[in-house]
Amino acid sequence: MGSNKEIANMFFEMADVLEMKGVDWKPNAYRKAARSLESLELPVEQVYAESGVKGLREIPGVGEGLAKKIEEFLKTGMMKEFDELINSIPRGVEEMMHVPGLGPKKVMRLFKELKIRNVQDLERAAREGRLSKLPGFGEKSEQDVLRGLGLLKQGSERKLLSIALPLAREFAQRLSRVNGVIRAEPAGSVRRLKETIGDIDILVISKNSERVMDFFTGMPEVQTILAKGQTKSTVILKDGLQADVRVLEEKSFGAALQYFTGSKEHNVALRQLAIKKGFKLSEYGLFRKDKYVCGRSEEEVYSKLGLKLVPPELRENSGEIVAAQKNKLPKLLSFDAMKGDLHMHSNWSDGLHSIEQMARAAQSRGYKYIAITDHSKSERIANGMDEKRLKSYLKEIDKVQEKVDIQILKGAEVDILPDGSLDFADNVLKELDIVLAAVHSRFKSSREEMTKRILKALDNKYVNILVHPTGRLINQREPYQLDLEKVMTKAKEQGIALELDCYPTRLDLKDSHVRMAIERGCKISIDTDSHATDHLRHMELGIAQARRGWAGVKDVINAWPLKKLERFLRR
DNA sequence: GCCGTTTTCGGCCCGACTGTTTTCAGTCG
Repeated sequence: MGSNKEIANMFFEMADVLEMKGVDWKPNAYRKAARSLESLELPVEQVYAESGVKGLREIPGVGEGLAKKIEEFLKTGMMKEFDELINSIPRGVEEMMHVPGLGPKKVMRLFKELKIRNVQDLERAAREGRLSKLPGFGEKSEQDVLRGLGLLKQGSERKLLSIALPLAREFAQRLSRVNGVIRAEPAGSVRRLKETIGDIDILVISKNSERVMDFFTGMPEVQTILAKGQTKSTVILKDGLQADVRVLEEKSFGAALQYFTGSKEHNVALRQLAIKKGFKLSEYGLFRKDKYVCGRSEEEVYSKLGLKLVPPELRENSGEIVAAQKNKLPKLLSFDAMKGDLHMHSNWSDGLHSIEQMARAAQSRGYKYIAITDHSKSERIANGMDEKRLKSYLKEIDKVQEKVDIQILKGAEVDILPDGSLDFADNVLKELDIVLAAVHSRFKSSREEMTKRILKALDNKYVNILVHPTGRLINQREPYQLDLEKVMTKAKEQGIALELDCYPTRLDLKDSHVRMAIERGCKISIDTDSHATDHLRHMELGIAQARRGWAGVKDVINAWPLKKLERFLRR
């Protein structure tokens, strides 16, 4: 299991070591293949089993050499060259590469000239002032290393979009009020609305760049100022997130927005296209023979390259460039498209608010319908309902329905038990308007067991939505092992939707899964899984994720009018 | 090591910032 990730990590490590040895280009090739493997949907074992080395070589960035290494690993569980490389340099030295500010060259010099073999040695040497004696190093580099070690300890984990997005918006807004500032916009992965964010990038047009460079000085959210130049300043925020602010000229703002929005892969492909058409594309604009062509807006840049403007969420070099060339970009779900929310809890199970409070909160968001979906009996810690309490709950929903001006669907989030049966019998399920099925136990089952369990649950004729289908928690829990392809095929057959759960740590399905589902004709339900009225706002995160998965209104059942949704629920 | 409607060989994004420097190497994104 997890060979994709495992092999990717090996290639990443090999790249680090090769780089330390001063080898050119190979590290890039290894990393490209590693990233490619990470984002591969199918297990590499399956690719190899079905199409052999030829199949492996179809993975972008994998050629003859790396395909052989993958094959060797799949066959023997070893990779000779990996072992040789890893053993050629102490493990700790390689880890020093992860200290911010240290790269392959410095690490090798520290190792060779000061015999520093790991981060512990490094910290001691820096404290004892031995680094500054090395030619080319000085007082400042020594302090840099200590600071980098601190940052490393703090954890360089990517932060949730739900944390980074409000911060980025807040900074952009505050910057736009700074004297002389004409425009301030977040770029980077925040603008692409990626599920996790490495750092916040904000681009600014200003008459006075000095004031902008001073923006972070003395700000309570800021922990350290890492750099402050003429046009770029970088800080580390208290929660460990890095933020960059860049000042640009108006005539290159669009090109810069394009450039700094990324993704890296999208940009590389775009630049190659530019070169092919006789241009040069940089963050300063589109140039022909060093003569400025355009760059004020993204539209101009894309248009001159023969492309429709690609929505930031799609910029991952996964087919969007060709689609933009052919004017075949998908019509994405808009942020105001949702007609309802089909997954939320009340104080009948583990929610904070009453059914009426949830309904009114949803109504004030402009929804036409919601489903109240409290937990079934097996969820004891979540105060799941048994059949008897379920009856009172359904009566309570009827009562609330009289008082509010929004359609409430009577639902439940019903456990899929380890054997694939449901936590309520069919004669109980049949009383519900909508049935959500969920796995909440035995996450560590084998791929075969989990797939079988879920497929069986999807055979139940009352199930409408499979919720949080992979069970992952971002930065906390791996998805359970599952043959999603089979699950999607079954869901499509049975007229069951897969959920995109908007809860910030879930965002499950993830973007690539959404795309995989809709390509197979499977419907999606974007729900907040709210446990309090305030959680309803997480819908934005789910819509973002769905857009990243190329979804439109036709794919999303709760973007449909009630009548159409009801037809779908009747199966 | 990968890749090719300009190439099967020769490219592979490139500019900002920092520190220790007197013109640049290393790192980062």
